[in-house]
Amino acid sequence: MKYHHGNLKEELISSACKICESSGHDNMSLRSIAKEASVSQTAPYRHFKTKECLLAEVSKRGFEELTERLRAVTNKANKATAKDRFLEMGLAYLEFGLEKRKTYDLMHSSVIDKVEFPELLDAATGAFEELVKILKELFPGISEKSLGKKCIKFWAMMHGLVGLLDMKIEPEFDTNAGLAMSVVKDDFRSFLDESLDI
Amino acid sequence: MKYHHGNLKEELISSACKICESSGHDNMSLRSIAKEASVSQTAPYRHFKTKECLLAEVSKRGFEELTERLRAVTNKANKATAKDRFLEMGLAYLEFGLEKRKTYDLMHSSVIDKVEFPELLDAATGAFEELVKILKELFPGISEKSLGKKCIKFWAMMHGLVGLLDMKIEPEFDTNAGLAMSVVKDDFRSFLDESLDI
DNA sequence: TATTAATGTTAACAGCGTAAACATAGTATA
DNA sequence: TATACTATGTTTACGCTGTTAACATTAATA
Repeated sequence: MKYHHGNLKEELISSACKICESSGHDNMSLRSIAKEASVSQTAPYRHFKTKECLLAEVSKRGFEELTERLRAVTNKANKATAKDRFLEMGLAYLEFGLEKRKTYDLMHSSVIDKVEFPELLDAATGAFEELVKILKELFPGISEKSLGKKCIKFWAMMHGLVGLLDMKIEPEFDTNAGLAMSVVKDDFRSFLDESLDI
Repeated sequence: MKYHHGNLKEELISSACKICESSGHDNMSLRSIAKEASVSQTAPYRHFKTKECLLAEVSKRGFEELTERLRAVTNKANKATAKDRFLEMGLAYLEFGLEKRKTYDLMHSSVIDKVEFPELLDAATGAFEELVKILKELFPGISEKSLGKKCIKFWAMMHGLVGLLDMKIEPEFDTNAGLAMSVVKDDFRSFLDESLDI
């Protein structure tokens, strides 16, 4: 049992990621993270100025993973049409959001001040740019302005969907023809497809 | 100075609403709420079982205000076309989200378990139904299924927009023709208008 | 090898949510 | 009206939290 850990910073981050996804960032204490890494309660302070700094790192990892997932879709250029890849990207985003729900929450929560952590905005922008790429391909010759609008719309729709699918807000429809959210869930591909003309 | 307050529950809620909007729900302690209401630190426990219950009430008030704002638009039936009212509703939603940013955060945050507070879902659904109403008007004879999809799309877009406008995620465009977000902000009406065909 | 910097621990602080015990005021019942 | 009861307030206390300060150990440097 050596006194110095050797790779504590990295282990703290991965412990934090683990606890965040299992318990949610609300129920994640610095002490529990330290315990998970088998280290004293104040050891994290040698590597992170505050708890927020550690959380910011967790959030950043989240954005990086999201970017990777989207990039994996973008890079399949020779294997699928642009439209197919676009649909897959939507699916990938939704999957990430629902699969890593609690991390996704942290990524978009207000506990981390985005002004204080500009690297978070960079990481988020990385993911955004994958969408830009594919929409550019899908609408060749599109103006920058139109492209911008399309990006925002899709991104917002995805982001909103993750939240709404989780909240389960359902309008009261007259018939029981099917609840709106389940429609989206069951046939997300055609849902997205129909939205292409935005 | 009388021992019994008389209307403490209501005052606690409004104090909480005030503090929430000024400091954010992250920095809102039960003790600070009690202090704001000039009452002992544990007095809230005579009216709310836990802090979460009080927060749920704040969140509910938020949804109610949002619903009111949207309903105000819906009810202008004789004064504007359905399309105009639709555009106004989008604007009203966005305005609420950005104006009461921190309350909006609480309303969509994970600190309040929506399963434990079904009245929150009811309140949220109330707002949702204003959108349903207006889209039904805008697309007479539309099938329930299509209506459901349209609702989800617009709601998600609005919700996503609030988050993104606040986060200021910006894609890197080739030219400086204008950043996507500012485009949306500056000309939200036409932005929404173009989205009508979703 | 001696000094210093990096990285760990222990102890202590105030603030937090919450529960228990107690105090007071208003209401119902005899 | 006197008495019991209930609702609503306070005080005190507990364990958990983020954070700081003081100290211990190891690694790096001169």
